[in-house]
Amino acid sequence: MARRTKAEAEETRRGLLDAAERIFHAKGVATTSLEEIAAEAGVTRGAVYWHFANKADLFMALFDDAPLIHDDLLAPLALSEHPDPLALVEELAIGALTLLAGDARRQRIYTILTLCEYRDEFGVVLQRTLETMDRAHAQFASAFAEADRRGILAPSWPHGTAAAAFQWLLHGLIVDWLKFGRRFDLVERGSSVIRAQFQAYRHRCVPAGIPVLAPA
Amino acid sequence: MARRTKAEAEETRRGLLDAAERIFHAKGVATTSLEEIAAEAGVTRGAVYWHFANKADLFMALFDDAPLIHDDLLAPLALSEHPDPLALVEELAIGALTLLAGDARRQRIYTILTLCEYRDEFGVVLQRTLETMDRAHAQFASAFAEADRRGILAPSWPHGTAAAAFQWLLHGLIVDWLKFGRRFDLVERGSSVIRAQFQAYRHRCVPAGIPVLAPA
DNA sequence: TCCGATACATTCACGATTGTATGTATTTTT
DNA sequence: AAAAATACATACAATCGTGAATGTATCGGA
Repeated sequence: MARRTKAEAEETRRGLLDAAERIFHAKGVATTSLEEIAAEAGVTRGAVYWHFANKADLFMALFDDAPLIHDDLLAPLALSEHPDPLALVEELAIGALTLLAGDARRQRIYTILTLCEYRDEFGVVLQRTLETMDRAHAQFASAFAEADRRGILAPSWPHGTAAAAFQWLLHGLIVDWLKFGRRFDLVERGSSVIRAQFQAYRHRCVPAGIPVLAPA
Repeated sequence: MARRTKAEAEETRRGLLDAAERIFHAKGVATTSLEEIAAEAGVTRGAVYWHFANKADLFMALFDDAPLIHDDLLAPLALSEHPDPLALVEELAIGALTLLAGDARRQRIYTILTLCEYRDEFGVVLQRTLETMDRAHAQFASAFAEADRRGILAPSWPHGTAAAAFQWLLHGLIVDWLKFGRRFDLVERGSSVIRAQFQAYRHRCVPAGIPVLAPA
């Protein structure tokens, strides 16, 4: 083989990233060799070492332009000025689940991200994940704080606590779904739990059988 | 070296398991060689291959008698006949967090279990994890169902939904804590979120500012 | 059109691990 | 007390993956 066009070179680079994504997801990052990735992409290891320094570099390049779940959630949240922040976050969360459920690439990326062993050079990705999570938490906490100011959030939920509960719930749900082979309907089960959770966040909850406003 | 007593042999076996636990936790399962484990235990690879068939066998033996979080939670739940199942689960969850926070071995085991790549021969552990999670869910769901029958659970929480939310919340919390280097106080933050969550599960929640029983 | 840079393929040298085979000093058994 | 099994250590062969070095056909620019 010989030199290709810049466009063709970019194709093989993309092909390598796609191949890595599929194989990393199928059999784990640690056990995959660059030879396998090259073969899956229809090239040799020479191409891999041309485009990437090594496996860690290829691994990190995977996430440079990959769609992350928290970004799906946070981008609309940041700019929006909704009258009911709780309803907004609720809808955004369900939207993110729907998006994830229908996008195999997002599923693979997020599975690799949450299920691989972050050590040594790979630790950079862990660091970036942590920063994303922290940004997400700040955003959520601010939304819940705004809901609190507007009297929508139940008094039993400090906004930081509510945000943490929401984030852990969402993450636990997604990890469960991805890790154990998507054995339940993500959108259906996820939605029902999220709906119930946000109903619990609101403070217009009424004890059953007892009239709120007894006749004077 | 030569043959040791049965008791001494059992000691070296334990030593190998302990060494593997520490090194797996420190630098990941995939990147650790049997040589490193043997060295950490003060023996050679010969001892490793005498006691275990290979790395996968050693890996699985790690979890055969290891303390799992769900077992900490479930064992007391199964036999107990508490008048308030919600309070019981709440206390057990906080107790499990406290136990985990004070037990480095549990932390290592659970970190390895949740952060390693389950592939090939290691998949058996994933399968067993899944079964444990399912058993846990059944137990929780039954406790929430009992709470529902006794009128303790809020009507907005179907017991299956409540159980799922609790489990995902708890798992998300623990994974966050372990994965990102225990950067917050597990018991303190975890307790406050769990307390708030269980307060939301109960249906004796009252809208603020409105008297429940207005004077007739 | 010619030349240097590019985009790979091919080859090679090396270390790291693995599994096994063998050696051997004890321990246990008989 | 001799024999057999045990609990390792040591030595060895074979594989696998990496990284770098080298080859080379083509592309883009002067």
